[in-house]
Amino acid sequence: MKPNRIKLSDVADAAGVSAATVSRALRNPDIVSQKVRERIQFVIDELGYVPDPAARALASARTDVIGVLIPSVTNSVFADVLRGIYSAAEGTSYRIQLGNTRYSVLEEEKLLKVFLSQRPAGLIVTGIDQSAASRAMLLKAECPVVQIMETGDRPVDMMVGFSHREGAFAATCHLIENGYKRIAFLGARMDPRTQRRLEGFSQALREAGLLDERLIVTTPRPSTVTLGSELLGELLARAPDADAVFCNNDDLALGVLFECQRRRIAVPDELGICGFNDLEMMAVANPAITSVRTFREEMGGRAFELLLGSLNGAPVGEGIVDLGFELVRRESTRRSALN
Amino acid sequence: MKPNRIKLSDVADAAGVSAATVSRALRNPDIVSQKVRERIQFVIDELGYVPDPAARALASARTDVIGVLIPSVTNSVFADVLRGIYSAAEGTSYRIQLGNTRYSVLEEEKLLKVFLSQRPAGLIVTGIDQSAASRAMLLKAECPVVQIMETGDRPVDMMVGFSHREGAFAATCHLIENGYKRIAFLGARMDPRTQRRLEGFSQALREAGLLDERLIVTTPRPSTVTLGSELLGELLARAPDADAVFCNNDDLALGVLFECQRRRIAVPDELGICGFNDLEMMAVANPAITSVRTFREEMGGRAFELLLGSLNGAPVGEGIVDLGFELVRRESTRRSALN
DNA sequence: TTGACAAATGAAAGCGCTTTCATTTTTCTA
DNA sequence: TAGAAAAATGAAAGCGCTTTCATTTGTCAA
Repeated sequence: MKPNRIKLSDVADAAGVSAATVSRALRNPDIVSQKVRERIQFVIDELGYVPDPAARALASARTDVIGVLIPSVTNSVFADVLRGIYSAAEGTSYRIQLGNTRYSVLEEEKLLKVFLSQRPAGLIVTGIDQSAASRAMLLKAECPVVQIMETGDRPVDMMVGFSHREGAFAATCHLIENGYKRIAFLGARMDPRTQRRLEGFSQALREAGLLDERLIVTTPRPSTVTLGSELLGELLARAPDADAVFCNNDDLALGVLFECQRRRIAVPDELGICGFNDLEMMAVANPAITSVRTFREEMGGRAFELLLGSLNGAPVGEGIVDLGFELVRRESTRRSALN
Repeated sequence: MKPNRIKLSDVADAAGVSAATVSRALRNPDIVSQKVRERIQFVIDELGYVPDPAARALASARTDVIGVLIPSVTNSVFADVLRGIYSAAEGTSYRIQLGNTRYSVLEEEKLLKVFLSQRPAGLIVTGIDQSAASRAMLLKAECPVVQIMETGDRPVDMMVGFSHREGAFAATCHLIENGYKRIAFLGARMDPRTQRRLEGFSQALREAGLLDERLIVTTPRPSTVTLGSELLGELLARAPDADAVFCNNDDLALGVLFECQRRRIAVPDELGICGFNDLEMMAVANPAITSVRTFREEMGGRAFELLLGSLNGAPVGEGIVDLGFELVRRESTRRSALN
C-alpha cells in the first residue's frame, strides 16, 4: 500500500547531511552553505523527491493554502476574479482552495470553518456581508484576510473592490442625461451587491425627480440571458411607457436586447439599455451595449498580491484598495433625437 | 503564535477515554459503543473541536482532497462542469482542489506533480491527451482517476464524456440536410476537443462531397464573442458564397449572429448558424441558435460519483460513461426555402 | 597563531493525528 | 454458569517534516 516514496531523510542520507539541513536547504536556502545546498539539490533532482505538504503543515503549523470563497463558480464575474487570482498565484508556492458558498451566508460559515481548520496561509472572501459568526471567525483568524468585490468601512483586514452603489448611480445619471425619463431597473438574484446597485439607481432617479417604484422589476432567481428577456416582458406589461432599462448585470441586458429585437423595439431610440460589468460580448452586440466596466481580473490579482505582501511582512495599513469602475457608453443608450 | 487550539487529546481527556477511541468515534463510529460515542460527540460540540487535516493526512497517509484539473476557469463550459462537481461534493467530506492548466500539457504535468504530492483521494482531469509523463503519473497514482469531457479507448482509469467528433458530425449532417451547400467551420483555440470537432465536421462534408478546405477558418486565439464576429468577417472575405457556419462553440456562434445582424445578412436564409455546447443564451438569441447540447454539469457530477464509488470500493470496471449529446435544432438553421 | 564570533550543521523533540497490537469488557452458546 | 468469541478500549509507535538548542566548523582581527 505504502509505496517507497522518497522522503526527506532519504535525501539527507544520500547527500550525507542531516535531515535538518535538507529541510533548511528547502525552506531557507540562505543559511545553508552553497556547496551543501547544491549537493542537496542534485540529490533531490536525482531521487525525484517531493516534500509531503501534510507533514510540513503539521510540523510548522502553517500551510501554503490560500482559501477563496466565492458565491458561484458559474457566474462569469467570479470566473474572471478567479482567473486573476490564479494568475497571481502562478509561480508562488501557494495553492488555491476554492469554496463555493452559493450565495448563502450559512454555507459561507460552514466553509469558513472547514478552511480555517486547515490553518490557511491566507483567505479571500467575497463581499462585506458576512454573518456575525463568520466575521468573528475571520477577525480572529491567524492569517491575512482580503474581502473582495466591494469596498466599505469596517474591513475585517484588507479589501479590494469598488462601489456598486456609485457604479449604478453613474450609469443611471448617464441614462438621465441622455434624455430618458421612464427608466427601469431589472434585477435578478438580489444579493447584497445587487441591492446596492439598486440603491445607487434609486438615488440617481430620486435626485432627478424621476423615480417610479413601478419601474423596478426584481426576482430572486439567478440571472440569465433568458431571464432578461422575461423581465423585460414583465416590465413592459406593467409599464409600457418605460424608455430605458438599467440591468443589474450584462446577462440580463443581453436578454433585453434579444427581446427588443424580437418585439421590434428600436434600441436605443425607443428603449435604452445599460448593463453592468461590461462582459466581453457587450461591445460586439448589435447595437453595442452600454455597461459599467468593472476590473474583475485585476481585483483577483490585487487581492492575492495583498495577501502575499502581508505574508511577507509588508507594512499593514493601506489595506483598502478601490479599483473603481468605468462607464462605457455605447450605442444602446445613444439616442439619436432627444425627446 | 500557536493558540490553544483544542485537539484530539483534549477531547479524549474531557470525555474520559483514550485518544484512540476519540479517533475511532470520528472515523469509524460503528466500532465505538453508543454510550461512549455520544459522550464524545457532546464533548466535541462543547469544546468546539475541529480535527486538523494535516495531522490526519500525515497519520493516515491519505487526504480528503479531490484534485480537479481543468484548462480554464473562465470558459463557461468548465464552469458548468465545476458546478456539477461541487454539487456532488456537497455533503461529502471531500474537498475540491482546483488546478488551472491553461490548456498547457506542461502546466498540467506540473500541477499533477503538486497534486500527487498531497496524496489526493481522487483526481479528475480534463481530456484524454495528457503528456506521456502525465499519463505515467496518473497510471501509477494510488487513487482513482476520472478523465472527463471526452470518451476514448485507453482510459487511465475511469472516464465520463462524449464524442466531440460525433457531435460535430451530427451538427454538420443537420446543416447538409437543411440544404446548405457551402458550409464553413469557425474554430478558435484549437485544443484537442476542437480538433476532433473539426474532424467530425470534415468527415460529414467529405461524405457528402461538399468539403472545401477554404471554408475552414481557425485561430489559436481563445474563443470569444468578438472573435466570432471577426472570424465571420474573415470567412466572408475569403469565401463570400458560404451559406452556413458550424462554430466550434457558442461564443463564436453568437459573435457570428451579431455580425450578421450588423451586415444585414439574413439568418437562417442567407446564412445558417450552428454552435456547440448549447449555452443558455442560445435559446433566447434572435433568431434562436441551433447548437449541440452537452451535459456539462452532469458530467462533473458523474465524475465525482465515479470517484466516490471507487473510494467506497464499488466494483471497478464499467468505468466509461458516455453522456452523449443532443442536437438542438432552432431557427438559425431552419431555412424557409431550400435552395 | 590564537581567541572570539559568526556561520553551518546535527541531534532530538515534537506537530496532532491514526493504527496496530494487546488488553479488558461484553455477549452469546452450550 | 463457564467458557469462548466478539466487541470495545487503551498504550504506544509512528506518519514526514520543522525547529530549538547544542555543537562543530570557518573567518577574521589582533
